[in-house]
Amino acid sequence: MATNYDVARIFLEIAEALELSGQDPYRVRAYRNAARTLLSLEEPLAEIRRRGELLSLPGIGESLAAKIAEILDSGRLRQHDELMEHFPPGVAAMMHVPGVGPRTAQTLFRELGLTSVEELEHAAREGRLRALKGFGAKTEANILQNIARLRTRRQRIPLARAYPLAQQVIHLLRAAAPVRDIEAAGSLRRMTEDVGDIDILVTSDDPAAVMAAVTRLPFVQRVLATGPTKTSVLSEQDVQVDVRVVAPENFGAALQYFTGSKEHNVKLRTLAVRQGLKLSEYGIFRGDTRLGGATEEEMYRPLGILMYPPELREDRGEIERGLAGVPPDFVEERHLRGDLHVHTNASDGRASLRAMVEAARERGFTYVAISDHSPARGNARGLSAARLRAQAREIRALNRELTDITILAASEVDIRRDGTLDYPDDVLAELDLCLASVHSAFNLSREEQTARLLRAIDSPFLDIIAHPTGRLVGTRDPIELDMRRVMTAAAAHEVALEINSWPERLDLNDAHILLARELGVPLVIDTDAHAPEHFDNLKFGVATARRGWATPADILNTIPLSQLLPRLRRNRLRKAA
DNA sequence: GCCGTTTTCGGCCCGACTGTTTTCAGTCG
Repeated sequence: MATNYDVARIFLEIAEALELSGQDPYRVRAYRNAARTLLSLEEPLAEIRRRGELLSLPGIGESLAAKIAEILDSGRLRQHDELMEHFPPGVAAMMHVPGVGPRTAQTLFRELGLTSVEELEHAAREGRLRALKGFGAKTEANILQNIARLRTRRQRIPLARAYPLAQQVIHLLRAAAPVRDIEAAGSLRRMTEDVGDIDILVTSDDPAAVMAAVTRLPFVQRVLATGPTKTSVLSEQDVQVDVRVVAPENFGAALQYFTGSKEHNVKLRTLAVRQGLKLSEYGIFRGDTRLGGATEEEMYRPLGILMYPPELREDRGEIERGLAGVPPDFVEERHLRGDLHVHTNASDGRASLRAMVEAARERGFTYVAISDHSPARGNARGLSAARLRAQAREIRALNRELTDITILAASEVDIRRDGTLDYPDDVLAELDLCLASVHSAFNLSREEQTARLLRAIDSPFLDIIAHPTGRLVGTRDPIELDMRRVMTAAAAHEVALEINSWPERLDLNDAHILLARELGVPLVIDTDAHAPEHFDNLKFGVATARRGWATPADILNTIPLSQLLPRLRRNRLRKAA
């Protein structure tokens, strides 16, 4: 049976082939929109079809519904087969080379018979491209360079790398040029887990000086383009950085526009057109009258739409809610009263108990759970039961000394391969709070891994599952899980799932958080700090929670300790009984 | 190919930069 992904891939290939054949771009877009819908579905298409609800999916009409049915029934689509005969997959692949779009790929295919990136590279090396109309030596050289770049570059840059680089650019430009406002836009501002490039917006009295300064940034490997308002450079680590200078009165318009997402903007502009308004990066207009654009709010207000924060702008319903006048009410850093996952140098942390608690206190937290590793984490100096008890005594002593923060004696206990926890129950019973997580056997089957977590959730002592999928963005895949089953069990047992703030983890991710809220699973946002400065990572966890539409009420550690402790105790008693 | 509190037909977001053009097409975001 064809999966949702299979159907989406066929639609995407059709879109590319139609683009190559010079078809109506809106028809092309219809296939891409449909693919996007399919990729976001929770449920198999076959189920939706069985219920006769294909037509209720956004972007699916009579024609595409019939094509989905054909693919589900036969595993293929005649239209797709025919298109692939006319345009071999390699021809579409040439469009992945930057600077080669559908028209160029079509010309290369028709005039030179090129059917793959390899053949394109060969032809460029032999100087055969410049014979074509509209091609020159420079185009040829660019294509070669871009093919080389395509081969070496990492497809997406994890937020963990992109965010610090963007901050660096901002600091360096402030120092090197007369910059007034400067802000990162793009997917970085929306805090997606990885980004394609870095977009920086600037206002300045001397745009030319800013553009020049960008080309001279210390990490610039190559200047890709530079004009009076936009400069694109490639960093040494192959990250593209785009810097745009805009007039101060347009800053809000540009920020809104370049923050996106593309889908959010398309919908917004479509609504604007219906109201006789026009949006661009230069403002919002009725005819020739400019209604605003200095701030982002000015871009939404004339449309009668409440502005939602950048993390929400993914066209997941935020525009409709803003239009209906429902104000945004999402979790912010200031709502968090405590951190429930913190390490010390007793296991693999870098700082002492006292130093970590002090850092948490300075941050404004009124409680903090110290959760070092259990014995199974030998390489992280996991605590024996005796050391864990000694730490608990140390915590009680410190609690008598400190007045404005309370320390919880906790542990991040390993979930063993079989789903049992890495301390005996009598030890777990002594803890104020118990987190558990998977640090081993990442490649069990979906069934085994699901059973493993379900068994852990059954433990009467478990309060929180930390970084539930174990994924590392761009490095390690999440463990295979039937997330819906795990979450249903977690909701039933009132076990919370963590949103881990490490930018490499962001685990749960936004899609899981949306599902957790739907299923009524309690959530916590933790830093998993291993050093005092790691509390700064909280912003990534909070942003991810917002991407999952989490409100303060969804997040357990927004409540005061006086409410949290009884809840933990009650839960433990209920589960033991 | 989709879609509708302007429309069941005629819309579907818009501007900057590049290269090769002597006025603009193609690509990108």
